[in-house]
Parts: sequence; C-alpha cells; structure tokens
Amino acid sequence: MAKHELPKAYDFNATESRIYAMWEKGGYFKPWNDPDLVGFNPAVEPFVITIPPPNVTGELHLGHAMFVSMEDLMVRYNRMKGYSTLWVPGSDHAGIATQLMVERHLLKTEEVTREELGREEFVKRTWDWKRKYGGIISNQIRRLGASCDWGRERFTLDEGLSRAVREAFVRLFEKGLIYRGPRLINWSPGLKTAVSDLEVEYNEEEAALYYFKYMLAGSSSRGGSKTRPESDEFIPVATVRPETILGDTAVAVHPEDERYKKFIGRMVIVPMLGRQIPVISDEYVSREFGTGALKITPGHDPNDYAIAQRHNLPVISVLDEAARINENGGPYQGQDRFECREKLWADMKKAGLVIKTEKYTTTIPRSQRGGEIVEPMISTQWFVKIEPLAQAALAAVKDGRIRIVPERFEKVYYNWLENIKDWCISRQLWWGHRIPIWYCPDGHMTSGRTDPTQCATCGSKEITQDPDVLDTWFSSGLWPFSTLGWPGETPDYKYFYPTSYMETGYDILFFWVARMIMLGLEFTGQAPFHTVYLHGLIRDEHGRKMSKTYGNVIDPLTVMDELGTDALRFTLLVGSTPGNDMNLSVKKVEANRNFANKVWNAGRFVISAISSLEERPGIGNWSPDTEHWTLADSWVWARLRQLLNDVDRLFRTFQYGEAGRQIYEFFWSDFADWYVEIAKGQMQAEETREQTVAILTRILDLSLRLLHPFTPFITEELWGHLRETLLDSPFSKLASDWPEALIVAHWPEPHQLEGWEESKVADFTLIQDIVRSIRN
RNA sequence: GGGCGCAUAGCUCAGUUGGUUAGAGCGCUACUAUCACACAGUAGAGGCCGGGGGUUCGAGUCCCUCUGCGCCCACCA
Repeated sequence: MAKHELPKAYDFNATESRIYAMWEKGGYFKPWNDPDLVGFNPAVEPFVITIPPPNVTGELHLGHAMFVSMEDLMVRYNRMKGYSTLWVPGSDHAGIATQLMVERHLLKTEEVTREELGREEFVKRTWDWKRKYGGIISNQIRRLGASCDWGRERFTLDEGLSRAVREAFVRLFEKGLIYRGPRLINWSPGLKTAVSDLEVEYNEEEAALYYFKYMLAGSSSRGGSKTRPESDEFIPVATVRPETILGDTAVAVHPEDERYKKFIGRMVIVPMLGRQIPVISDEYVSREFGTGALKITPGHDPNDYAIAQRHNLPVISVLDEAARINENGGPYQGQDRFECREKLWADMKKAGLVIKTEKYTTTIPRSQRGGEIVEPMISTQWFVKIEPLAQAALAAVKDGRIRIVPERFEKVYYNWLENIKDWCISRQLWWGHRIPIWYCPDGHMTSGRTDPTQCATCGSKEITQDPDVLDTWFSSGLWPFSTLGWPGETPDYKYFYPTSYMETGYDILFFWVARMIMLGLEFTGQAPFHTVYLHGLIRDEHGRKMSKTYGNVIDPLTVMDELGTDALRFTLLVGSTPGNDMNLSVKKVEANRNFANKVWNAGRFVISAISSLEERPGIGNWSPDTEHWTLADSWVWARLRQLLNDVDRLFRTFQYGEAGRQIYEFFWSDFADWYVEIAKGQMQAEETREQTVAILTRILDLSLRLLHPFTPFITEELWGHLRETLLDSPFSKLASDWPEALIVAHWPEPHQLEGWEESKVADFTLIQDIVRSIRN
C-alpha cells in the first residue's frame, strides 16, 4: 500500500498539471455524445455554456479567473448531472487592442510604422503575432482547470467564423438593416477610427468655461467688411470648446427670452472668421443655464446637430481625422484642436471679444481604449438599424425565454434597449473582418457572400472593396452559433443550439450579451441561451479598483503558483454573490489553501483507515443499516443528507457561493473536527470499526463529489487514491460502480428528508454542548 | 436628471419563501508540538445587524423615510 502513503501536505504543483493532462487525454472535456465521435443521441440532453472569448492580446487577469472558475463550476456540475456538456473555448481578435499592440511592437523592434508596411503586410504580421502569442491566454485558462473542449477552440477571425460574419452582414444588408451614410459619430483622433457609443467613457473633469461675445452684424445685409462689427450689440455665449466656434452655424436662444428675443432673425459674426450666421430660437435652449444663449456647432456636437436638422442649418466640419483644424478653420488650419483653442482665444481676446473664463467641471468623453478625448464628427460610416432587433431582444427577456440572474439586471437591460441608437459597426482599422461591400466607379454597392468580380448594378469590373473593418463585437455577437457551424446546419449546431447558459461579468451586458441576443434572434430565430448569469467585478481588499498605477493588482498566475489553483477558484466562487462585486485579498486565498490542506489530510486519514481494514467473511456487505449506528454515525449521515438537499436547492437557484460555504462548513466542522475525532474512538472497538470506516468512506466520497466543481484538482487526486485503495480493500464493493475519474462521476442527488435527520442533529448538538462544557 | 447596489464582530464579507441564544475567514487572547492536518487543534473575547418610523405573535430579513459610500445610464452649452 505504499502507493497511497500520501504526503502530509497537498502538493498542488505536482497534482495540477498531471491531473489536467489526465482529463484531457481521457476525453472527459468532450460532450458525452460528440456527434463526431459517437453520433447524435437526442436522448442525452445537452448543456452548453458560452464563454466570453478573451482578447488574444490578453494576459490572464482576475476577471478571466473569475469567469473561468464560474463557468467551469457550471460545466462540471452539469457534466456530473449527466448532461452532455459543451464548453467551446476561444478568443476574439480584439481589433483596436491588437492592432495597437502589434503597431507598437513593430515600431519598437523594427522601427517600422503600419503605414510604411502597408495593409496587406501589416495584417500578415498581425497574424504572425497572433500565432506566436495568441496561445498564451489559452494555456493560462487551462491552468485554471477549465474543462472546455479544446478540440473545438475557435477564433473570431478564423475561416468558419469569418464566413458567419459575412453571412450575417449580407443578410442584414439585404434586409435593409445595415446602411451607410454620413452621421455624427464618435471619432477617436489618436486611433483614427470611429468608435461606438459604448466605447466612449464619460468622466467628470476640471475644465474651463469660456465666455465671449457674439457681435451682432448690421441690421441690413449690406456688403462691406464682414469682420468689423457694425453694431455694439452682442450676445454673450459660453463654451467649453472654443475651437468649435470655427464651425458655428447659428446662435440659438429661447423664444421667450426677453434678453435676446429682439435678436432673433438677425445675424451675428463668427469671431475671427467673419462669417455671418443667424440667431435662431429653439425651445431646447435653457434660459437659466450659462448665458442663456447657445452657439450651434452641428458638425461637432450631437445636440447642435439635432437643432441644425430642425432649422435646416448648414453643417460645417472643422476637424480632420487627427483632430487638426481643417480648411474650414481659415487661419487656424493645420493646428491641433487644443493648440487652436489657445490661439483662437488669444486672438479673440485681442479683438475684444472675450468676456471671461471660469473653472468648470464637466463630463469629458474619452476613448475606452486610447484614453484620449473623443470628438463628435460627421463621418460616413456603416450602421445597423437596431430598432427591430432591439424590440425582439426586449421581448425575449420580457416573455421569459431568457432569464437574467440576478433579476435586477433585467431592468438595466430593458432601459438600454428601449433607448438604443443605431450601432456604428465600421472601424477604420486593418485588423478585423473587412466589410463585404464593393464599389464601382459610379458608386454602386455590391455585397457578396463570396468576393464579387463585377458590379451587380452596372457590371463594371473595376470594383474595390470598402476599406473598413467591422466592430469586433459584431463577430463576438455571433459567437453562440458561429462557433457551432452556423450558417451551416452542422450536427453541432443542430444538437447544441440554442445553448444553455451565458455567463459573464455585468460590465459587458450591453457590449456583448445584448448583442448576442439581438443577433441570435435575428439569424437563428431562437434565443441563443435561456439563462444569463452575471457575476460581479473583482476589486482589491478594500473595494478599490485594481490598477497598475495603484499597484494593488493581484496576479492570478502568481497566486496559483503560491497557493494553488483550487484555493484561488474556491475563493472566487465562494466569495462572490451573483451580480455583486467582490473584494479579494491574498489572505482569503491562503485561508482556502488551508481548507484544501484540510481536505487532503482528512482524505489521508480515511484512506489509511481503509488500508488498515482486515479481511474477514461478509465484510464487504456493508450497507447503511442505521440500527447499529452510534449517535455520531447517524448524526453525520443526517448532516450530509441535509447538506445534499441544501446544495441542490442552492445550485438550482444559482447560489453557488452559499453552496460552497455550506460544503466547507460541513466538511471542516462536522466531518473533520467532530466525526473524524469520534471515529478514531469507534475504530478501536471491534463492533463499530467497520461501519465507521464505511461511513468515513461514504462521507469522503460524497464530499469530494460536491467539492469537485469548486476545487477540481485536489478532489480528483484524492478521489483517485480513495478509489484505488477501496478497490484493493475488503470494501471494494463500495467503489464497484465508480468511474475512473471523478470528473465524470455522478453528482450526489438529494433525497427526501425523512424526519429522523433533524432529531439526530438536535440530539448530537446537545452532546456537543455537553462535551464543550466538560472540556472547559 | 433617471436607475441600481452597498451599509452586519477590529478588517473583508455570508446570511433569497421573516422563526428558536446572528455566522465565516483573517486578526486578537490563553493553552496544546498527542500517531490525518501547526496550512493544525481546544477554549475564548468581540455585534443598539447605518438612523428613524411602520407591518407582524415574531424583522438583519418585508414596507416607508433619512444619512453616508459606490456603480450604471442620460444631449444641458
């Protein structure tokens, strides 16, 4: 039996890699009835979970650790329940992030810019980079114990998914749900691309409010010098972005404003440019705010744009793609927006047009990626007409086809979809799915599932493809079905779709979840999953956001190295409640490392107890014969039965953390502290020895099964030793129907409680109190 | 401006159909290297469950309100 003389402490480093390899080799991560392996068996129900594909550029962080732990728990639980579980792993191409990273990399190593390389070569280099580094995140996810089917691993830019993207685009385009046109969009001058509304973050920042005079032009439209005011009258106006003055096409006042009413219909003179623009009236202007007069810059402000539409005002764009002043800015052409702000203001001061500046706190829109200030700009982009998709997505949650856990996020979801605006899906990048639209010299558009050779309208062979690529989320939004073979009617698609759970952090409810629902309903006619489980975000031990500048980042890889994957997983799973953020500290992980060690040693104790059993006739026929049990025996069995019930209820209601806590509590207090101690005595006596060992065995077995979704490595390791020891012992019958690995063992189903459990627990609690007072 | 969350032991948090003396981890105090485990054991200190009001036989748990913190959404220059 030397084989099962286990070390005193759980050596997770030795266990983890060996066990993971064993699982993978054993094919346990594949669904039971993988259509490729054994054919399609509709009798076995599938359980499919959708993993958020992490960025290929990603380094494993706690957010990944969180969703991998949570999803692996769900998958392992359902696998043990007998479902044919499928978890498709993969990653998305993360257009902006990857392009930026590769750009920086090339500049550093080869001192070459993206533009110098050219599109084709740059994309090739990015693929090289992806092939070289894209696997890192996958391996880190393996380390977390993720039991996903690596044979089905996908990447949003791979052939199959690209086909799905193109099919999706063309279908929407043909249906008229995708259109192209000039609109006011958010422009990122640093990245030189449009970004969607969701990719802009608004933060309160200290800024300045600039007050200046809009001089009234003379009452008639006589010729002569336009730059010299012919009147001393002016309208005071305030702005936070003086450079946009260059693009003003009106000044608006409230129709009832006594101060300015008289100016309505007259012209004012744009400072330094001398253009004359009208004073208009609009109910939108609030009299109380600022000066009560509003400059209208339709080219660079969404509200102004809307007002301009109402009043048929011209739209002037004054910025180029790098946010420098363009030809419409007269003498300021070529200046950076911030440079122009200063220079223009200085010039206006000289011209006597400045009233004052004051400190002002306002919300500044910044790019989620680059961090620089985003400019609203008029630009020709591609959009998804989202209204009909949003309506369908709303209905799917409202009528219960999709359930969101925790429920309160349904309200957030409704609110967002009810106020949604068209989705800008084009990006001026090179890394991504290129828009499948071709133009001929006459400007006709031709779409194609395969590359067209001529214009569909005029037959011209001189066609060029649109240079833009699609928003990464457009492809991620197809993930639940594109990874299963859609648009093909593949066996995977037919059997596994629609999927079961969608699990992710609440921070990407809009980015990803809502879009998957919209696109899933549109293309497959079915909700892509029936349950959305949202976990919270991870913060440091005092609730602060983890950031590199603070230096409070916990690296999951380091934690796993030092304390073990099981300890990290258990901490993340047990420390969190659905939808709520959790504060993580290394101390908590240490505590759970200690728990793993406790499990290990209790297991060691039971295994050695089995090993020391002596053979005798009839010994193998142990059955739960409560008649001869001691109070302790009945009590621990009763507690286990209660636990099975509670865990079942908690799992069914998504309270995984609470379930883990109760298992922990049972294992450490009831089983290890009390029952094992009592068992030591009971094993001394001939008449109770064997039943005690049998109960120890049963409790350990069931506990390991319950713990397996939380801490897969240690439980698999220990259970393997337990199984082999048992099979080699007089109690071999106890393990006769066990499979070779815990990962595919049956989940302990709860039984109806019979009533005796409660009284045994009460009796034993009394004994515990007495024992405690004696010890005192 | 709208919506949401949190406030429970020194710290970080559980406590989901309202039910007997409110729990855990860490920290703290005392004792224990005894043959599963010192990554441990035993015993213990520590809580007007944010304030106020209400419903109820009974409220940390439900309702109202106030205070403080945090988050999300939103076009006020």
